[in-house]
Amino acid sequence: MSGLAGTTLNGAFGGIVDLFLSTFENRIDKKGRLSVPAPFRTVLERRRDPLYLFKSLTEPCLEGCGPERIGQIVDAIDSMDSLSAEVATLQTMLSSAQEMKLDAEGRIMLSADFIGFAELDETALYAGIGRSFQIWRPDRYRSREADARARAKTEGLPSLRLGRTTQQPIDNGGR
Amino acid sequence: MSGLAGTTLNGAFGGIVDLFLSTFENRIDKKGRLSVPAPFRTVLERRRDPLYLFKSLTEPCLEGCGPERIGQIVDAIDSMDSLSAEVATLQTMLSSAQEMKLDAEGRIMLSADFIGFAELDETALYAGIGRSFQIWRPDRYRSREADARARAKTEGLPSLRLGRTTQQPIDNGGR
DNA sequence: GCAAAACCCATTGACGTCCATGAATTCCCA
DNA sequence: TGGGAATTCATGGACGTCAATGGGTTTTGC
Repeated sequence: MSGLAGTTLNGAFGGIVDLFLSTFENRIDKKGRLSVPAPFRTVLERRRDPLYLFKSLTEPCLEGCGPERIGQIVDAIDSMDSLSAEVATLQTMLSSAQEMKLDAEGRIMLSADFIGFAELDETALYAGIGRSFQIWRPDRYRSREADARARAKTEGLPSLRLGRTTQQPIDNGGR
Repeated sequence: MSGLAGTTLNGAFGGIVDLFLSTFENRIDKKGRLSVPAPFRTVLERRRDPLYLFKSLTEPCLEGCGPERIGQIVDAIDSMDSLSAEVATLQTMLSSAQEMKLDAEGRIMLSADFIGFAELDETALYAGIGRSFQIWRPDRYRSREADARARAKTEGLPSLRLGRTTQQPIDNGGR
């Protein structure tokens, strides 16, 4: 496996690998431990990546990703005017980022800061969104999802460009 | 820029090494001693770097880094017009810089000057921001963080060039 | 000789590690 | 095709280790 991530989505056997997909709901025990869904773990293990969590800048949820995204933020900061407000914003992301150590059972320990920020309680919902995933309070996530679908009906879909060579907007009116 | 110059972010085993991340809140005891967070210590020890602290130019906090960042500042000054006001400003960073000695337990002793500048009291908050970190009075830091989040909501996220150079991924978190 | 700093040691509480349980799924074979 | 065995996975608890903290003692500098 070439260590460079993101070059191809398809593994040697045609299946999609390296992507975080689907949703999972797991319990948080009294000590703040939370199992990482097994499919997500295999993605990380296959890439030999540690897991990073940080507080979303725009939504009340946690974001999970591998090292490459963290590195991109660091590099972006270094290339910007270090006095700008944008840099301060990016620094906020880094300051909230933690490398999560999985225990032998594949669990992470959520800090009180993380739990408070996402207002997590008994259970947490993992939402895989491709190259990263999010952790939500379940009811919050569901209402967000409903909002997004409602918005899609009223305001129409955002343009989604699939494939690389031809750009072909999805015809959403046909549904 | 992705990893062109100098150091790479990825170690031999795929994990990010050499980065200061996350936040830690530690107490300052009566003698003025303050523990450096263990993860930060390991970064410095792995590089066999001494720790430097200096007063931030723009904010009421202390900046911590290794020697290479100090060297960058020196180089930047050398390349500028030595009579400019900017140079004088940058020089104040250097003149405030101190090499900090850690005791056997990994603590530093903050000078009265440092404590006064950051208006530190009982506790200090370390904020890792990649290649360096900051030391804040905790409440100050929190209000600044809240500001950054509010800005991100209203003005949107800084444009991050995520993914590899050629591809244009559908961004997850930065919605 | 005094104050401040460096050094040494004790405590404690958090967290990482290890082990046990139970439920659900998959696999295998009759 | 159905039933049972084996495996995987989520969850819970016990325990050991280490980091953070505090206090005491010795050394250094003035």
